[in-house]
Amino acid sequence: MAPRSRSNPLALAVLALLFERPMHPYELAATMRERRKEESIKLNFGTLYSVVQSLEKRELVRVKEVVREGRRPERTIYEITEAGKLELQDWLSELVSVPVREYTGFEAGLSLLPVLEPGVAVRLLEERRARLEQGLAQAEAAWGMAVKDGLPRLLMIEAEYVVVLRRAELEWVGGLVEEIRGGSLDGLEMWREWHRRIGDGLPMEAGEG
Amino acid sequence: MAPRSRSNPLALAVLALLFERPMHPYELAATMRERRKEESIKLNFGTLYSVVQSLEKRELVRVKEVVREGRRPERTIYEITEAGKLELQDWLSELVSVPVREYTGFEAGLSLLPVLEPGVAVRLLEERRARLEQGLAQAEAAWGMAVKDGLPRLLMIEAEYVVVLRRAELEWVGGLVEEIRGGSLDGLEMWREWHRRIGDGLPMEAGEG
DNA sequence: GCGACGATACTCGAAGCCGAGTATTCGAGG
DNA sequence: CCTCGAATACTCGGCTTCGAGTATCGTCGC
Repeated sequence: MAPRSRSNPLALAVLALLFERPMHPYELAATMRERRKEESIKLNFGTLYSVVQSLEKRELVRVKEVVREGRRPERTIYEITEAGKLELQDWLSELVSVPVREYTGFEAGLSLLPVLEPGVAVRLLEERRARLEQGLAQAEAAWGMAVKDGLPRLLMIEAEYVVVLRRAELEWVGGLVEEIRGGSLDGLEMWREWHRRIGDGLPMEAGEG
Repeated sequence: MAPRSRSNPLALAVLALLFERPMHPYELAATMRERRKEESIKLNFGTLYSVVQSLEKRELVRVKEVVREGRRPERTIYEITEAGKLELQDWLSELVSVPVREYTGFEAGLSLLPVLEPGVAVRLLEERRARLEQGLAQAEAAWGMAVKDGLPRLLMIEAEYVVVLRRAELEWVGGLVEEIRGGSLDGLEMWREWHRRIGDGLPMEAGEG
């Protein structure tokens, strides 16, 4: 199998758009922006061109024509191939049906939380809580606007998903803060003890087992 | 600022481990495995070595000594610098306190969901629901085992977070399936109509606005 | 009629990341 | 004693991604 061939969802978005009609790369980017797809699929111009090239090499898209208006740069218009249509359906099906563990920055942070002093950690978690609340309020306002504009829910379903996850995170972070503050988190005393030792200039010892 | 310097949390894990004591790269990887950090921070050997090198170039770590036992390959032992300790605290603080929008595969899939036929989409979402349920059961079993083994919650906090998010996702996906099945999802009729047209060989038209 | 500005349409070098490969040692089993 | 697999410790080529740069065209005010 081609290496990392399904690693970048931007390629999937390209296939999906070319499934509608042939376009040139810049138009792909512009269309993604219009439809707010850049909010759920990372878009970077430099990457877009190499992604399209790689799709071409794999014969999932092909050049339809190269046109030039006036003395502007050439526009290379691509179209999807039959193999591309199959890949589109197959890849999209996989993304929807198979949950994969993805790595987030916050999860990484949590897994190293003991490195921070407990007091510092609580303060930072509270900051996060506040920012999440703020972000949710904004997201909900934007969502309300879109509904009023008559945008059907089907076309904003990904935004809804993100909001649901964010809300779950907000509640969990709130609970965690309470538990540390209240002293009921299992392992808290050990945590404080490590940092007392670090404060005394002693080396930190591994805390597993 | 150094380019992309805070893009890979693996570098943060390296700093955190070297904060405890000096190690050589292979040992860093082995320790991450032992402590189950590879579940929350992506670990790849090839990447590890270049990440350590990049930290060295930025003077956040430095070579402590190069030793060789018997005729094995040399082991280069690194230690953290003062600048490295500062970077560790600062970066970790940022990860904990600032929520950032990260892109997941499922979100990308959802945002392109209309490309699939409604019937197919429901089937795939149900598959996901089932897999999420299964994964959650496994995760909870593993969690129970760890608790019995006396591992304090503080050291599994990241796993708890993941489980909470997964459960929220499970419920939401379940609800979405119901809504499509029950026909109450706003935009469903339009969705069916598009696919009727595609079936008739007509070009798909943009569905925004 | 000219100068600033944003949109159009890509290009390119540097850096990052992946994953398979290399070479050695150790211990267990037959 | 010999082999086989797991563990040790890294190396390397090639693809991917980033982000800033280039160059032209339309247009709007002044």
